[in-house]
Amino acid sequence: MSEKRKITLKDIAHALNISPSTASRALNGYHSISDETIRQVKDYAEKHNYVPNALAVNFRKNRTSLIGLVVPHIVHHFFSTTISGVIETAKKHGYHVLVSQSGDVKNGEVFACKTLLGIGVDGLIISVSNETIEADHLQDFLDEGKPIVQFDKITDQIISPKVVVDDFNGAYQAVKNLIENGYRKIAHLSGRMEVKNAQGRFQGYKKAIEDHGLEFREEWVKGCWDILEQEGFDFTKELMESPNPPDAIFCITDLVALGSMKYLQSAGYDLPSQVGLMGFSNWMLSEYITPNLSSVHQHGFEMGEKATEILIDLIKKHEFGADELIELKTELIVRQSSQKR
Amino acid sequence: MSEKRKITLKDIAHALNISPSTASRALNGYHSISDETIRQVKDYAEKHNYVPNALAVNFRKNRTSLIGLVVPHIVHHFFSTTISGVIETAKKHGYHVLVSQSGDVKNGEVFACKTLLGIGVDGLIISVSNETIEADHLQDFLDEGKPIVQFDKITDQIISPKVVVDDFNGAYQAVKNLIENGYRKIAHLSGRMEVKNAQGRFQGYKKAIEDHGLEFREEWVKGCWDILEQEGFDFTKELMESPNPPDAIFCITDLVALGSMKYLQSAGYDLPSQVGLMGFSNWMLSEYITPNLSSVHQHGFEMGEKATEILIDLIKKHEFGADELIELKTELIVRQSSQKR
DNA sequence: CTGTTAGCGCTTTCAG
DNA sequence: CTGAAAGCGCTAACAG
Repeated sequence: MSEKRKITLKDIAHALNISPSTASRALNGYHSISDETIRQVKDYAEKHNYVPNALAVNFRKNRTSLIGLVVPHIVHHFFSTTISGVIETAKKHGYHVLVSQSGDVKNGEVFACKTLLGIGVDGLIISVSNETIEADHLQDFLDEGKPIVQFDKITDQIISPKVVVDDFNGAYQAVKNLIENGYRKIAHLSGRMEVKNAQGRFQGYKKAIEDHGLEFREEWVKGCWDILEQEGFDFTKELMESPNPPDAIFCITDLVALGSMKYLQSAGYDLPSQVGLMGFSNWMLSEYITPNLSSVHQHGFEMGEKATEILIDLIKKHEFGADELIELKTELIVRQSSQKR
Repeated sequence: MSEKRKITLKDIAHALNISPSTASRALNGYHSISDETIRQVKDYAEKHNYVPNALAVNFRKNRTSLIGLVVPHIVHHFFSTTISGVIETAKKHGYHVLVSQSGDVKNGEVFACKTLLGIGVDGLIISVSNETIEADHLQDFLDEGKPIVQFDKITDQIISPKVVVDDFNGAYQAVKNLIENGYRKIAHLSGRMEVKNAQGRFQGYKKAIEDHGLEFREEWVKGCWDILEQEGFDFTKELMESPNPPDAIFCITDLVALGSMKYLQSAGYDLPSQVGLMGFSNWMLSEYITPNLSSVHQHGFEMGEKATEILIDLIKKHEFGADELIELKTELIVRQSSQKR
């Protein structure tokens, strides 16, 4: 296997009888070089299709133009969407992305971070795992002068900008929609209250209920531990078989809503006339099932985009950024499942 | 923003009164170094948590330990699965992955490849776009001595190993299953015959029909141009309203099968007792809809894994590999939609 | 406007 | 078993 030998700056300089530094300056558009020289160098470079050795440049400048991205899972509609946003935005700014998955466990995350740091990424974008309580592995980046931006699943253990979805408002709008469609007894299948998203969605649900003069009942709120379809099924059964069953259910996630829907249909309830249903996250699924599931769309691509813009800005300014929380607006997608009539 | 200064090989050497080369050799496990020295160096390195400067090492060795991955779309269940397989496998071998998407258009693909080549990846894994007829941008890699492995969507324009799914057998098994479940008049919603996958699935379908002594009818085969849900709906309507309607439909894709299912349900057919349905690709969806859709699973993770193993092997051996086709087995996932009884 | 010099951190001959 | 020295390709003082 034989490779074309690549031409170097030195070769250009030699051929043109100038010094390598002059050639370098000519190519990189310094103003203190005669137009004539610049023309010559550029011509020669073009003709011999000179490509600067990225390795050498990076080594010299001590930067890689690489940014690390760590998510719990790659095979996941929301995260793959954010990954796409990060990659496309990075591309626009001349950066490239190394994607890793933590598997949503601490060890995986630590390993990914250590690796990324070893490679020498210029900065990190991360959505932390459920198990991330302590964050030394993140602090390491800051200690080496590399900024971090967190998104979606965040921890307060380090100081960094954080991009999240406005769960509170998203939930509020979702429940408001159910109310406006005539539902009055709205239950909520929520998640673990330690998780910020679950907390925010619950608060939005509660506020919407109260603002509209409806009754808030503890027993209409069920906490899904693992956010599974089965949990949706089981809790819905529980709710509907209780003495005071709800007439609508707001689910923390589309998957839970699916489980809920399956129970309701299996038990003979008509959707959405008898029971209304609302999901969250607008998983692809929601537009394919029958009846279509109303849901709250979290702009994943824009989230990746935003996080990346902040990070690259910090890298360029050689700063860490404030410990701020940027909340992105959600979008209510009204489909059949929440429209009583 | 202040950074901890990182310790270098020279520092270690200086502290231990040895030369940098000895330190280097000690750390990299050369045998011509006394155990004593090795111990000392390793100890010191550990204590001061020395991390080799990856940039310098790569520069020196003229390799990046980076591999490029180009897929049509990142936000796509099958592709994100393969991406995951590539990343995990690369990790195991000490490589890292730069993921790009072509958007399934030629321009995007060319841009991604040029960028990746510029960064200096050690090799490329690619699933080409629908528009890729000519492949100079891929040849460029080979010309620079960087191996390529293709997967799923492949082109014959360059010589390289190719990892694909065994569409023929997958389709054959799928149709055989329908037959074994008592269906006799099996239609096929296929794709464009220029696309290899569509071709293979069609052939498998036809062979299974013929092998079991069933009748092959041209009018039971419909070509979906864009592989859309709507096409599944429309063609199924056409089929069922024809004078000789089928009693089962094998769809080129789960999405098409979903459209098919929607039409059948809306027209009052009972599934699977009146009409059997079989998809392909085992999209997540298939296990959530009612009735669950039988489908052919393409091991995406294993596909990424296989492609990566081949590539890394080639990189290490400094070879390009033969122009061979590796066909991965599919797996029939039997759910409700294909079980008549 | 341009050349000289030095060096980024590491590995690898070549000599002992 | 170890050290000295050179150099990967590029850029950035510094000096004219």
